[in-house]
Amino acid sequence: MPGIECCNGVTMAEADAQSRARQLLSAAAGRVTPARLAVLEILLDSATALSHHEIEDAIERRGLDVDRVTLYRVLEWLVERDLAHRIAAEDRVWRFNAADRAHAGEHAHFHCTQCGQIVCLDGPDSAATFALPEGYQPERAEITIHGRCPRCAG
Amino acid sequence: MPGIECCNGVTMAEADAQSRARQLLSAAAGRVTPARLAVLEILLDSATALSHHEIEDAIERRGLDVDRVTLYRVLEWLVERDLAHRIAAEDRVWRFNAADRAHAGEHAHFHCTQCGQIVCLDGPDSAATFALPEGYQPERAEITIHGRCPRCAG
DNA sequence: ACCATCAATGCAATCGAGTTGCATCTTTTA
DNA sequence: TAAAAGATGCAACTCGATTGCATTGATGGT
Repeated sequence: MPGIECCNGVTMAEADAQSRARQLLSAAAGRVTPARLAVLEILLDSATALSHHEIEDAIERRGLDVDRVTLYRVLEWLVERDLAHRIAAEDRVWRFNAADRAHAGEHAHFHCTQCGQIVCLDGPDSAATFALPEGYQPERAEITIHGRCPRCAG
Repeated sequence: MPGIECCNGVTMAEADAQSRARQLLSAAAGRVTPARLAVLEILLDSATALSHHEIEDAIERRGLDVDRVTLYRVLEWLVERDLAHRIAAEDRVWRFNAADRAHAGEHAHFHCTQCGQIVCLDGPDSAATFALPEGYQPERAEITIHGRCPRCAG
């Protein structure tokens, strides 16, 4: 998608995950470290939400070595600055994706019951109306569709 | 929430739950044990989904002593037999309620962001249509509304 | 370009939810 | 009422995640 402008006045065409990650990091008023760069790049590159282990593996594959704890802290830091998005799945494992995939505000997730993959979906076409009992004040809805992903369904 | 007091310091609601629990258990082709009775009664009595710890506390309050592991196994057993319903919350702690509160099939949950309580809601009035990408095969939707419960909102 | 500062990292220890193996005890049924 | 199937308690363990603390390294000021 050449020429389309993205967040900081740079076009997608000239911004691969690497430079984009660096850019996002320096814009976030934090230090640009190898661990943060690697993690953010990996998240930007992935179409699916990644678990801690999956990110760890991806880091290793890049020949880097980042401590388990550092990874937790990097992810925490990215989430705090809205550069990443954290999803709680039923297996009680956090999963993360780059914030740009987590379409701002309301959006749903798809969870493949076979391979376990989780992807962000565009928001619901229309807000479903829920029968909220008297006095309950809704703030946000969290929606997960469980089913089979294209690869597992095929 | 405590009801009108009955014979031996037990409230009407509790007495109800007691006989109901015993009934459900014997109908479920399993042994009727003190632990199972207590847990099912507690779930039947509660308007909100209870965590393992909350159930443990409730058991203690009844003067019973049930092992941590036994409680896990009782809950697992109840869920297998559809006598209880298990909910995964964002704090990565399972919560349980009696199955009769978990209206069969599709239904949503309300999570109070202040006190942490989780309650079952009636299902969405109509299935919202989601923009599922090509090839994704939905099976069931899981919906949680986050907000404030009547007590915390007031 | 250098250096001092303070945030970021690595390491070890710890937490907490949940699970497993096994010996013992209890409900059931015959 | 006794045997058998099943439930329980205990101890040890798994695993994701967190904390404390000493060390390292990115960055802004000179």
